Amino acid sequence: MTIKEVCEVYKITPDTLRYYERVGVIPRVHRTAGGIRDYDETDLGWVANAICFRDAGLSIELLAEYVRLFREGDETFEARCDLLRGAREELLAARKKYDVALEKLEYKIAKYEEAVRTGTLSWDDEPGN
Amino acid sequence: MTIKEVCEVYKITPDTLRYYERVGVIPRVHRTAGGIRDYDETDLGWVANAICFRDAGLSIELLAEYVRLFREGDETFEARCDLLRGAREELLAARKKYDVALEKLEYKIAKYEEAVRTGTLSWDDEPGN
DNA sequence: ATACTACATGGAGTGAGCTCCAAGTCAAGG
DNA sequence: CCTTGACTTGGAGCTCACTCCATGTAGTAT
Repeated sequence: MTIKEVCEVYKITPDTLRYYERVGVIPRVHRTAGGIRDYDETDLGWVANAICFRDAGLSIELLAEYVRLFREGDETFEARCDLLRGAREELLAARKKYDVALEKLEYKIAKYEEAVRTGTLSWDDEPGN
Repeated sequence: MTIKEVCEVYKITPDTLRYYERVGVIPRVHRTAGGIRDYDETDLGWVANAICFRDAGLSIELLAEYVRLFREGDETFEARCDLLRGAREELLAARKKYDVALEKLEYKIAKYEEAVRTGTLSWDDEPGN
């Protein structure tokens, strides 16, 4: 699979994909004899995971560290597991912040919908909004 | 309340707080006669909201736009409501990505915990991990 | 053989969101 | 009155994660 095809599948630019490889977020991709990237199933798996985890806000550095450990072999099982657990904590903490913000948002939206109907806004409870 | 006190409460730096004010994420804060910031309840409310929404990933620009509309007065109720609804969609979409990533993470962590116990890893299902 | 297109590489440039710094001001203590 | 320390401002600098660019090459069409 060429880089262009992969880009179409995952809605990402070739530059980003090459960048991910360069900084080690995905391992080195297979090449044709002429040196052109030719993504196989395994490469695609790495790409999919990288995009998924980046979308969730995990850092380039964390993902690259995981790949580095992966390449070192089986004696890094625990290290990789620890890293993933850390990542999980990070994501859970971030999601909690989303929930707090969403709750605030819902409250405000309800207020505004009422305000649009009645023509007046009443911030009786929360200051400065 | 001085800028330092506000910073201690919200675990943020004075530079960030002044930056937020400069770019309009919060409206201009009250000052003492000497020009020193003196945060009142309303100012604190804006600060709390700004931090909450920034933590959830809403952009500086979106928050500043809200403040801009707020300052324009009551005829922007609808615009503000629309903006908030857009923000809600953004947050819901982002949270969905978190959930997908968390699910993947849980799966991997389970695999690794098994691997650490048994000494071998079996990626029978997913390629490239 | 020549032209064209899609890829390759290394390195520079960009935008968002802070973060730091120089120079100046003000209020309190000695 | 002078020093000290916490504040002020405008502007430069930094980090992260891309994104763009110049230059070169590989493969295909004419």
